[in-house]
Amino acid sequence: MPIINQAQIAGILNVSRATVSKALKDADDISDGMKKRVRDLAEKFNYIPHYHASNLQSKRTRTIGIVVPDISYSFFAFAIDGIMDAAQRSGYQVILTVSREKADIERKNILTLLSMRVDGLLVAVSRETRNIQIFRKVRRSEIPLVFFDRSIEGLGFSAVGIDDRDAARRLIDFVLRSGYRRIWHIAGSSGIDVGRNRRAGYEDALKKRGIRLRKDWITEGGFTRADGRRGFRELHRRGSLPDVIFAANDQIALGAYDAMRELGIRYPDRVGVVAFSHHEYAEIVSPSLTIIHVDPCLLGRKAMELLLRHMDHPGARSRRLRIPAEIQKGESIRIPGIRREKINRSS
Amino acid sequence: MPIINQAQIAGILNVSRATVSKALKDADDISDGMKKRVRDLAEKFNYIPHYHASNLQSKRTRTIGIVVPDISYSFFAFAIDGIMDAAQRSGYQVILTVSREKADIERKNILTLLSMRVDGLLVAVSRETRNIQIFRKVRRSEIPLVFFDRSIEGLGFSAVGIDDRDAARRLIDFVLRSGYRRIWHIAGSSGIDVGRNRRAGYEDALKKRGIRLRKDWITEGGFTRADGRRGFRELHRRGSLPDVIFAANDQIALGAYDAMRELGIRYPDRVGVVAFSHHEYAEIVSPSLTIIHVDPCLLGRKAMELLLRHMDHPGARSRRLRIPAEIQKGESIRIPGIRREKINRSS
DNA sequence: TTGAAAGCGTTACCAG
DNA sequence: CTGGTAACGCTTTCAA
Repeated sequence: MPIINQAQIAGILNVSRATVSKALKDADDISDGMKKRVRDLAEKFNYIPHYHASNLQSKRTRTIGIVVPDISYSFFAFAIDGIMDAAQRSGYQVILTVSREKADIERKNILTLLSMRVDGLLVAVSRETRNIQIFRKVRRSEIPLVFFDRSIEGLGFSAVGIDDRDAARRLIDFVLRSGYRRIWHIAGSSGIDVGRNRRAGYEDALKKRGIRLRKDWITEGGFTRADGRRGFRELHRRGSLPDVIFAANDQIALGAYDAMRELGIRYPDRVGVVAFSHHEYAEIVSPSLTIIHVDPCLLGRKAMELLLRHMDHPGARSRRLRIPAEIQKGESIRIPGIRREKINRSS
Repeated sequence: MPIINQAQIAGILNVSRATVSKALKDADDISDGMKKRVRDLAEKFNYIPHYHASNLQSKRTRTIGIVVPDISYSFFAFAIDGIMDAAQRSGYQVILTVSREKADIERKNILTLLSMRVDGLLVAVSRETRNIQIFRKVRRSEIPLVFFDRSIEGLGFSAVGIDDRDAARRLIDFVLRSGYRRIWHIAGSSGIDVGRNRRAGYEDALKKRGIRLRKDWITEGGFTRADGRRGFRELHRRGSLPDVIFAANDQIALGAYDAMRELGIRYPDRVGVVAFSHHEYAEIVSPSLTIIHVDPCLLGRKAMELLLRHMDHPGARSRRLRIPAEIQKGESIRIPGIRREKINRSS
């Protein structure tokens, strides 16, 4: 038999549905005897409360919705892990949706989540997203939304992201302090904020040290391993080798290594590589790699914590959240990258 | 203002709630004029239908629940990706829960999902799970459940898993056919089915070729990189080097490489390594590694497809699902591993 | 073409 | 202590 409901229990015991409801939730105006009879029967007939029926009254669903471009990007897998962690601790269930980088799927996902009346929304927007109508709709619905990693400015929603520019600046500054001057940058696309910011950080650092920016030290492309290989070969055609390569991410770094192997260039002895990464394998592949480690898990946790604040989650204020108390809706948090201190150039 | 409901729209237009409901879903017994009036107002006031209120009637939620031990195991991240893919195509939303390998969290998660009246459940059980009461409860609730990757036998639920034993047998058979005879096995724990099955496959292959099983060629431990290192060192203490090492997974293989580096043993020239893996990085780290590639994404897709069948999802039968038609509840699917054909021992 | 009423499973309020 | 009734947001059936 399918799942029994309170009315059926009430029928068997010849009491009212109200009594059963109260007995099941241990109200103090129900006799112990009645409570026991109700509970025994509930147990016996495998009663399972109906989550959404209750929520119909309370106007809260204790669920939050997530929209990510793709879960097989390990970055988002880790971020979701962090979100789940914080959500579980606060008693929220998570509804996960994936946009596959398509703006229209993203739109539909958000709409579904709104219609499910999630208590809050955590969104990393797709690369394709241009139309922001759906976000206006969210705004009007008054369901809190926090962007994580990939955000849209100017809509009045908070965002939690990595401070790429600052991290890149610090990384390059470190390289300069270590005595290296010729630093190539294999950038990602500057059409994407991550690429733009990391490049800006690189330029900040050089400027600060009074080193002239050389366009022929920088190449743009995509963020894949193949792009890294292409990038290195292109820079290499232009002239002599650098001291260090700054790769915009770990995939690009791998590609640079590929190119160096092909060209017979010894690394890290001859050329050092530094890169952004969130994944341990970058260091496994090349123990010689210096990385800015960004922690997607932390990012997810922070995003969820900020969302809890926006949802007026009881306890979100009382707990010792490490989110500055003054963060209001529409303001954002930037998480710093963590530099691993080493450059293994033997020369 | 919060989200408006149908009653409010009805109030404004001075019509009944029924009319609004029907107009919104384009019923054919409503005049075009009325439909337009209702829709315009709905649009204007940002009406968003209430998912759960509708579902209250239909007895279907168009949601499925997932329970995984951990999402930061990339294996499960990929599997979830496969599930999401199939779910999205069939119009299901996904509620994701994580047990962190704890039996009691797993129990609570399943209970929550039941109470949410998910239409189906996809579960990879935690390592800790002993008590199967909760699964009896699922059984009684008549909500379909399919185990994926990690399953519990004898409960009458279907399971979708990797055919580890067969894959290991084929891998080792391939190694033997390639002319290598001394094959060490750094096994995981035989307390875990994955470990047991891979070891059994190894033994199957040796037996089939009439090669005597030597206990001192096998060592058990855990599944981590450290375990791999320990395992190699232990086997190494016992005698001369093997031709090839069979590692139960890629982490163990990495550990074996660590040990060899430390001991000054040249690989892959001197010792080849073969391993199970689902992750590309294994081959990145060691282009010399021969792996049995298991595809978690495919596993997830298959699991979802089988669940759809069990849920009598309209279309689950008509579509060309590649699940054998005769799979019934309680029966299982084993997905074969894919062998990458190469062993790069230069000797 | 529209509406009244009952129902989905539960809770809240007030009476008895 | 228990029960009747309305309400949550929506759909469906049947009458008008």
